[in-house]
Amino acid sequence: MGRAPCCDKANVKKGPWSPEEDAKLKAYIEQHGTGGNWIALPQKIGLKRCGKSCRLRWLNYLRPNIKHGGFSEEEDKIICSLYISIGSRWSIIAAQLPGRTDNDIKNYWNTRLKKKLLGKQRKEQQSRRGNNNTLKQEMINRGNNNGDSNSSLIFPHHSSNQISSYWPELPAMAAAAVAPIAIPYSDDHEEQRNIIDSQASMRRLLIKLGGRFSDDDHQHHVVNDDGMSTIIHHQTFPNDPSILSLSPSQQQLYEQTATAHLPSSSSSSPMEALNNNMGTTHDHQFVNSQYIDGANLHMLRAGQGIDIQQEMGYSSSNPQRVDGMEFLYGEEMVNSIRALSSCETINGSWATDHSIQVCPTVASEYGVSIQQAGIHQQQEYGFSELRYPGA
DNA sequence: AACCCGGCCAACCGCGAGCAG
DNA sequence: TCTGCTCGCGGTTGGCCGGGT
Repeated sequence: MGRAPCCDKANVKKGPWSPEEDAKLKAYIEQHGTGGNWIALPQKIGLKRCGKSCRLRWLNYLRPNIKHGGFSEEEDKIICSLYISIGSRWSIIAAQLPGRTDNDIKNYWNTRLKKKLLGKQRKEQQSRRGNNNTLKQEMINRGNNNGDSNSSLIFPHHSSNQISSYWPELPAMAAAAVAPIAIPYSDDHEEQRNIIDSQASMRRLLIKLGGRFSDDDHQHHVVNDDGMSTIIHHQTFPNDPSILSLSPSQQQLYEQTATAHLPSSSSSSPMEALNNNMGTTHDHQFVNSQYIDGANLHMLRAGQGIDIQQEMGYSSSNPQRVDGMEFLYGEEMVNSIRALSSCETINGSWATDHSIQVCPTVASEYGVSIQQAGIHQQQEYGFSELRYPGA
């Protein structure tokens, strides 16, 4: 059984408001206020309108200091930034933009901003694909022509000033929120994790907008508080923490921050808070499906490393991982790496001076966990401190 | 001039949360 | 604790308008 209607639908007028209706409503509210009861209001002033309709008309159109249209660049930035952080919570976004209504922002987003972003994203992706082909050919040529095969495997370091062209030309503030900052490997793990989190945020945004990535259907691993690994299949990277299989404490944190008011600087979004929480616990709780290293956690999905490498300005990429110093080929190149670097690989994994990388697919094939493989490698390569749970 | 199509936006609808009795 | 009511929110609809054919 459905809910009782809020008003007598047969006797209420629908459709556009006339100037006379507007004047009546405005005059009454300016003089008496809403009286705390929108449903009763239309009867009081002799309007044949539903109370909800009156409320909407007042809030979205008649209320003083309402701005319509003409969104500034700065407002674009704020909308983008907040949408990335909290999604389609228009009322919260509107609260950060004086004079704007949630309805206005929602319409603006759906009709213009979204298309603006998606159009640029697709364009950039096409251009990136073109570049990839060139780079692949370059790699093949180097491998064939260069006597020093080592140089064909270890690629040049990217410039620390290089910003990827993959990202849409977002306004400055949104770009600051989502675009990668290309920096070399840093001992500041917090910084590096934030960069990758930002990239994931942008990815989620573009998926929300209807974009797809080649790895959208891959699975996602999370190791929970109890140390049990969870494999989650999903098409899009969810904002919902329950889908991410977070621990109860993490879910609680998420709920708290998700319902809290955002400060005007919006520096603390639910996802950011969640990521910060991960940052304090990642050594013990989380391992992701793509790669882990000896000191840091990267919440990536299968294949995402390629995007990140390109976004970070690498001249080429591999399917497995990236770090700030060098990048390594994927599974099909493991044997070559082994031979060239004289380092043994374990279950498709290998080590650099800075970190351990593990290929989860191969680890799985050999029947060991990512953690086990990582621990094994750290031991083998003489790491002074073992960084994984159970070590 | 007529028609079609897509963009835009005001308004509607249904649902969940919160509150009072 | 339950019920009924209002409010507020986000998704959707439908009409208007301008540009293209």
